[in-house]
Parts: sequence; C-alpha cells; structure tokens
Amino acid sequence: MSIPTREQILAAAARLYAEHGFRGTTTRAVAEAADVNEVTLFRIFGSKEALILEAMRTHGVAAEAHALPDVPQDPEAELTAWATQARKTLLAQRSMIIQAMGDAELNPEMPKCASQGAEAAYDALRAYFVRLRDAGFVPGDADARFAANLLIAALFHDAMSRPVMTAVFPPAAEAAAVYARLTLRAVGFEPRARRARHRVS
Amino acid sequence: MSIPTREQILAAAARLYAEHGFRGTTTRAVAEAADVNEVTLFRIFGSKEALILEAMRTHGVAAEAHALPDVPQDPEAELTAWATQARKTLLAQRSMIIQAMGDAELNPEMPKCASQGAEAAYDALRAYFVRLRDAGFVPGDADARFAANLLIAALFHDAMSRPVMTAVFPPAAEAAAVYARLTLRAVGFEPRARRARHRVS
DNA sequence: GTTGCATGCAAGCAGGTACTTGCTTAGCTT
DNA sequence: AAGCTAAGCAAGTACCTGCTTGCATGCAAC
Repeated sequence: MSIPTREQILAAAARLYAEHGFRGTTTRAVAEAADVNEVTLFRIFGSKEALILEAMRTHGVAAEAHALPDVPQDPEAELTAWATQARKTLLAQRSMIIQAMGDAELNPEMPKCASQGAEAAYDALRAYFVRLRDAGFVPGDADARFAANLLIAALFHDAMSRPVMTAVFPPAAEAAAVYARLTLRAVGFEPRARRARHRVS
Repeated sequence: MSIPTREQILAAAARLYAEHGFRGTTTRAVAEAADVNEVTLFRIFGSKEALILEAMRTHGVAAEAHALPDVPQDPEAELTAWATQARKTLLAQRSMIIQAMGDAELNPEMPKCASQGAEAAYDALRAYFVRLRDAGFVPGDADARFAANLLIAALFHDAMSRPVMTAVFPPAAEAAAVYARLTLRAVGFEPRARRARHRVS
C-alpha cells in the first residue's frame, strides 16, 4: 500500500477515537474521514481493533517533553517551563487518554498506549528533584520522592478536569507557574534562600 | 411501578454503565442484570438515555465527604483524615467518572452528574484553608486559594491513574497522609511551628 | 504489453441495537 | 366479583456494525 494512504487512515482513526472512543468509532466513519474505501482498512490492518491500536501507538504520545537541565540553576523558572510544556502536551492528548482509560476493560493495552509517555516524564522529573536536593536547593529530609508525583498530579488534574469545572483552577496562563511554585515549596524550597545559597556556591 | 423494581433497574444500570460506558451498556444487559423484562425499562424510563442519566444522578455521588472542623486544631491530622475519606470515595467512583468524561461528547450532562460532588468538596476544602490562615497556622501571603486545588489534584490523580501505573505513587496506605503533608507545606505550614503556636494561643 | 499490485465499488451477511406492539398474567382495591 | 395496574412474554421493525466477496480499474515494473 502507499504510505500516504496508510498515514491518512491512522490519522483519521486517531482523531475519531479521541472523539468517540472505541465503540463509537465505526470503520465506515474512519474510511470516510480518511477519504478511503472501507475495505481498504481491513486489507491493510486486518481488523478494527488492530487499526485503532496502531493508531494509538503512532499518533498517541507525540510531543517530547521539554528537557530539564542537568545542573539546576533557577528551579522555579525551570520547573515552570517544563510544566508549561507538559500541560500543553497533556491537554492535547486529553481526549485520547480519557477514552483509553474508559476502554481499559475492552482492551487493557489501550490505557498503556496512551500513558506510555507519562512514565518517562515521571522519571525525568524525579531525577530533577534529586538533583535539586543534591545541589542544596531543598533540604535532604524532604519528600522529594513524591514531589514529582504531586506536580504531575496537578498538571494531570488540570488537563483532565478543567474543561468540565473551570471555576476551581488557577487562570490557565498562570497554572503551570502556580503548580511549580507550590510543588517546590512542598519540598522545602524557599525562593529567597535560593539566591543566597547560590551566591555562596 | 413498584419501588424495588425501579431501584433494581437503576442499580444495575449504574453498575453496568461504570463498567462499559453508555454505548457499551445495552438495555438487554441492564434488564437481565436487574432480573426484569427489557420492556419494563422503556415503560418506566422511556429511553435508554433517560434511564442512564437517572441512574447516574441517583447512584452517582454517594458518600458524603468527611466534614472538616470549624476550628482547626491539628491541620495535618484533620486533612489526612479528610483526604483518606475523599480518596476512598473517588476510588469507588473512578469507573463512572472516567466513563462519564468519555461520554461527554455524547451527552454533556454526564460528566456534570459524575462530578457534582467534587465542587462541594472544593468549597469545603478551600474554606478550611482560609480558616487555617485566619487561625495563624499558615502565613497570610500563601497561595491558600490553590492549596485545595493541589490536594484534590493529588487525590484525583491517585484514584484515576494508580490502577494503570502503580509504580509512581506512594504506598496506598500512606498516600492520603503524604498528600496532606505536602499540601500543607506548600502553603507554608511548618509541623513544628504548629505546636508552639498552639501552646501560645 | 503483459503482469502484479494497490485500491475502488457494489452488494451482502450475520449479528446486534434501541424501541414498539399486542397480548397475557398476577396481584391489589373497591 | 369486577376493575385497574404493573409486569411478563413473544415477536417484530428499522437500523447499524464489523467484516467479506467478487469484480473492475489504474498504475508501475519488467
């Protein structure tokens, strides 16, 4: 088959899946959206399930997370930048993530496809908090293990729930900064101590 | 109709909906699960949509949140107790919440039904953080507005995502305590200052 | 120019879905 | 005993779903 055809189909399938979930995504609709005959889907992918899974794998977790610096210098700014990017990525995948979680009982592979990027983000973030501690930005007795969890929780909750209950969230423009700041304070980071500590080193 | 019949149907519908979502919940299956003839569903509720919505309203948000004290005395203990209860409630409704969010494009009423308890929880929690500040437990310049958001985010993320990626969470038994402690520190609460402050007052 | 190959097209199959209709049955009220 | 009502039952309608089959078409390689 030609590659553009295959690509068209996968893109359409991913889009429709994010909108309607597995049961709501009909092969007829995918074919029409991809401007392709329905039979072609089955010739290329064999079954609806195989098609959707492939679409999730190839069009699921797209944007690479903004990298966190190896040597922390301005934790609040660095975390804010990272959180801004992560929030955007999560928001873009919101629909697919939700549908995949709902379809877990149908096929446990789906939520794994949709959340495969999250684990990597966790590792990167947790490593960064360890670096913060080693560099003396936060005290050694802090719950640095769970700081990464807390920040990601804030971003996840924001991305998933803001569309259905806007009132309880910080303004969208400030959200990432607020979460970064709160998370840092949760593990004992003091904005003023930072510069002082940094001058000494 | 008899009340037990109506109740059986609604309970079965709520259970099946949480498992399979709107499209995956067939009227046949509901009838069978409720041990009732399928025609009865339509005679009582008129349509599948009306039935499911009624089921979500009556069997959606069940457990009342543990109340937070009017006069804070031991913030960490009180918040931990509250968070423990809230986590349990969220976990019990996890499936229905996820399905309802996925079915939002089908009927925007559904996610509202499923999250109607959350707003109340927010208000209660936010009011408690205000009381904490007024009582001098946390400094006045803190982001107390968003502390409630942060704690609920942690609980929400825990309840929704732990089943699909266990590794990144605190042990289930400690989770509520960890979230409460981190959230308090995020707004400047110092565990040791607490007792001292309390002795003075 | 013939041979493959990818794709389109029309039709259909078997099963499932929400919902309806017409009729029967059982229990309660008066 | 008569009447009302909630519920069961069997059957059916109209439509949708994933998926298949048989055949025609265009294009590119050899």
